[in-house]
Amino acid sequence: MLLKIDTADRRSIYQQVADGIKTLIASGDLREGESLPSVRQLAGDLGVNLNTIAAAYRELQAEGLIAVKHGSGAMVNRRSGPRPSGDELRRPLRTALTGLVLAGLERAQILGLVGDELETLLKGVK
Amino acid sequence: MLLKIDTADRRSIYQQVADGIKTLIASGDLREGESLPSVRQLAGDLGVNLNTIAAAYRELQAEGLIAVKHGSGAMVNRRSGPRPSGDELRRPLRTALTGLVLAGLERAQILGLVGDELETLLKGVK
Amino acid sequence: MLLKIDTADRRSIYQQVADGIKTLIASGDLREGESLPSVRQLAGDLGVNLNTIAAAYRELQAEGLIAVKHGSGAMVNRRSGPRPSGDELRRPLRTALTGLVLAGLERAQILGLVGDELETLLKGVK
Amino acid sequence: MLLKIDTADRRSIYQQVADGIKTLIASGDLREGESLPSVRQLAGDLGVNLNTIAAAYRELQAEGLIAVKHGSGAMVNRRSGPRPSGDELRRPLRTALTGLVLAGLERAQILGLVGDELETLLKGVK
DNA sequence: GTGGTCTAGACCACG
DNA sequence: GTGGTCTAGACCACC
Repeated sequence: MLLKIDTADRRSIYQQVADGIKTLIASGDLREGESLPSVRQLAGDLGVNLNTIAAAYRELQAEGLIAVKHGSGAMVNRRSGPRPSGDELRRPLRTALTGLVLAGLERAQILGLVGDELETLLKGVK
Repeated sequence: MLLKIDTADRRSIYQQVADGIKTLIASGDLREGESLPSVRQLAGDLGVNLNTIAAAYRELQAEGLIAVKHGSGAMVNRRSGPRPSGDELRRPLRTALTGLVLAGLERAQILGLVGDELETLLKGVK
Repeated sequence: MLLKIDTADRRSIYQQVADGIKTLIASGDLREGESLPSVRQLAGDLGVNLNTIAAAYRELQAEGLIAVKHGSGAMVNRRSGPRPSGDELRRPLRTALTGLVLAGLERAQILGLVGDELETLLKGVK
Repeated sequence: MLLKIDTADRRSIYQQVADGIKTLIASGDLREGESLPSVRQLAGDLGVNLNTIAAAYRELQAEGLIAVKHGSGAMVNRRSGPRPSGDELRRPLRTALTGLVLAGLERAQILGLVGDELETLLKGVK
């Protein structure tokens, strides 16, 4: 698992973990049916408490991205779950773009950054 | 001020206010030197606690986007302030794009959305 | 709050609390817009840990039955949220009825019990 | 055995098996004296672990619904066993009905559902 | 005041 | 082995 905790990140630890795994799923680094590390192992690897990882897995499960089975671990489960609304999708994008504009980036630079990140995410897609 | 509090929004109220003002500044709806409403007035308009607005202004000030003067209110102050690092800029973008990919949007749809939001933000720029 | 923890109940504590509150909402004992006790107070009243109550509130929030606002408490929010599927509704009913049949109750007794519980739940409805 | 494991079912696997067998007994599909499949065979049929089926049989035995004899399998044994208390019978019913009410079903619809399920269970009874 | 997160560590339930 | 629950207590974020 290529995850790292960044203490400078304002997000909570469990949220960083959940977001990181979402990105791995979106990019295809974690494929449907693939197993996630056990709560205990990931907690050990990242140096955080077991409950913190459990909270991250719980969020992913609630969003339908993974299936957690008592006694047998968690598996990627790309599928339905409640679909976020249009607003919920647009809001983070607007916030991210606002940050880029305020940082002084030009339109072209922003589009470059977006393309860059998007390629990374979609690299697994032909 | 064209701000609204959305109780369905998962962000905290102060964060909604701060983000909303950032977007207004980025889009040019609030120009450099322009005055912001007083904490009291904005709190009254939005029906929220004084401290909540004060917290939003504090964040904007810490980011160098507004200048708060005792007794004379706050003014937009685009420029200066600590520049966010590359990571801090990329992170929200990556998270937003991850959400769009997981929602099942195609590359073209995502680029469309980005262009859309970006035009709105940069509408004031020639 | 008319909740009690039953140590003989096989459900987890947080589940008993969540289910209990659901019943109070269904029966109208807790009305839309009404405030729930604070996590700390309910934890104290029931003699359990704060985190246990927080877990119950988190479940209710995920089901859209309450709105939890950081800093200002939780409110009943009868509304949408993801609707359970037909199976998810029928299963508990089938399990409950199976238990009644195996306990030796006759059809009439079972229907009496059902009517009884249903009246209690719908007592607030004209 | 007409049992199926549903991975979407939030109950544990052993509980699905135990509940399923209880329903078969209540409905008369499994009659007193009839033999249950061996732990090995049922585990193989359902594609689950031996221990999982063993746990289900253990629960049924504890409730006096089956008699397990060393080496000769398990037999349905309707009757005897500790009678569940009134609370233990009412609780699942109340929880099930609460779910139906919160799902927005009307009294008549609920009674229809109950009647429906009850007929299925009691179909073998004259 | 409110809820949210995190830790440490225990014990239970499931497969 | 796996995940789930619970406790005790700390500290932070929000209103």
